Amino acid sequence: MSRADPGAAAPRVTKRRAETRARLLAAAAEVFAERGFGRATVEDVCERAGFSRGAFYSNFDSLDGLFFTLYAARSAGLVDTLQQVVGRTQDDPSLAQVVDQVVAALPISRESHLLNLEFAAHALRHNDIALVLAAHRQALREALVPILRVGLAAAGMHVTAGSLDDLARSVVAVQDGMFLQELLEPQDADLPLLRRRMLIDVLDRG
Amino acid sequence: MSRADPGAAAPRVTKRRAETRARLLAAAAEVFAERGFGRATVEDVCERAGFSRGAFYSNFDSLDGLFFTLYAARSAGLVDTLQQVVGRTQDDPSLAQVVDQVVAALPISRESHLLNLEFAAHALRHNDIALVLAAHRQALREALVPILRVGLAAAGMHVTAGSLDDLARSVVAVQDGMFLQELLEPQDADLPLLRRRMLIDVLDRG
DNA sequence: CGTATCCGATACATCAATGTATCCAAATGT
DNA sequence: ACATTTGGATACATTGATGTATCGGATACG
Repeated sequence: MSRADPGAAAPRVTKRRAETRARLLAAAAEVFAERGFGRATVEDVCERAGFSRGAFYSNFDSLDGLFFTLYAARSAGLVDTLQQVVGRTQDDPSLAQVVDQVVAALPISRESHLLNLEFAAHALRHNDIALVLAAHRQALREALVPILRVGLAAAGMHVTAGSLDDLARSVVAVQDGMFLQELLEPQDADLPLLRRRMLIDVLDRG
Repeated sequence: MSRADPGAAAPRVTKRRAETRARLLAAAAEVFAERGFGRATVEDVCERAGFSRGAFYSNFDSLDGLFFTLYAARSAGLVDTLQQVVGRTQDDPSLAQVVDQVVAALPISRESHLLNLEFAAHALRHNDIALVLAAHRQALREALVPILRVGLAAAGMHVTAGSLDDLARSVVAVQDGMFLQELLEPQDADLPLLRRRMLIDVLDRG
């Protein structure tokens, strides 16, 4: 965990390098969402980022590696966001308030959901990546648990530790399932409300 | 709806042709699931089916067209299956029995879910296809409604027509969301049970 | 049978994407 | 300010996939 022997393999990350990495990552998110990971090319990403392929191969070794890095970053950011929510939670919220806070905090955009779909599909056909994705999702559930605990305690409910994880699983499932429907039928304004109702029901039942 | 003027543009579908079409479709399902639609090539499909590319281009005009056809067929088959379930439903089932029957009837395999992911992602970036997918999903919900009606009536519950569609939406959302988790964590044997519990809860609440 | 038609195979030309090897510019430190 | 190192651009060779045009064998039909 320590940075022993600083002269050995210290990557010497310069500022310039970090910025082009960031721009490449941002461009990749857009391109993957637009074209799908499978159809995205190295040049698509470079063009979008305003670099040449040389820059890419200097920073990453494959599109797969880039995708992996990108998703890890997004996933960590999501967990961070959730952990900040639990701090902002007021003392005695209702279930509905907890749900609304969580939903409001999550920056679930069309792009992010597309990336999720792509990465899930990718993971489902590469076992090693499936393990990583499962770990990400577990971290997300663990970030969710304290929030749920607050909400349920306020509602006077007691749940065991085990069922809290199940509850987090249910919440994630509803989010995933309903958000897909919302993306497919963006004209149906009632779907977000249905999602909210389902979330509240799930917690209430838990 | 009629086949007027049989001599005009009758495609003259021969038996041989129909069989190679079928084999190509079956091969495509496997390949799309394994490699992802974006990475699948015409030759992948042909090789798997035991044909050359000539056969493909004689039967379809693009991979997109093939995918479209494939998904339409699968979707129709699913609706059929559901409609047969409602016939087999016993007179006075419990909610749990209805849920189990529906779940047992649906042939949700790893492959089918991968195809669903792929097609959903595809639809999300092609508006015209999104419309078609939305229509398929609506048909599926409409096939689900009579089954739900039976189950809820048996449990002495009354629901309005509007909320029945919402209920079908919820069921589909739970299926989608939970099944993804099951695929990602196949070692967790409790997930199917959680899914079942969620489905029953959703109906019970409805 | 023989003939016409249909269907799939083969060969080919084209295009797109990859990864690497080399070169030039910009940053860093003394 | 100069030398060194680092980062990205350019050019190139290679590979893979596409779609088409043509050919040969099978199948239906008289």
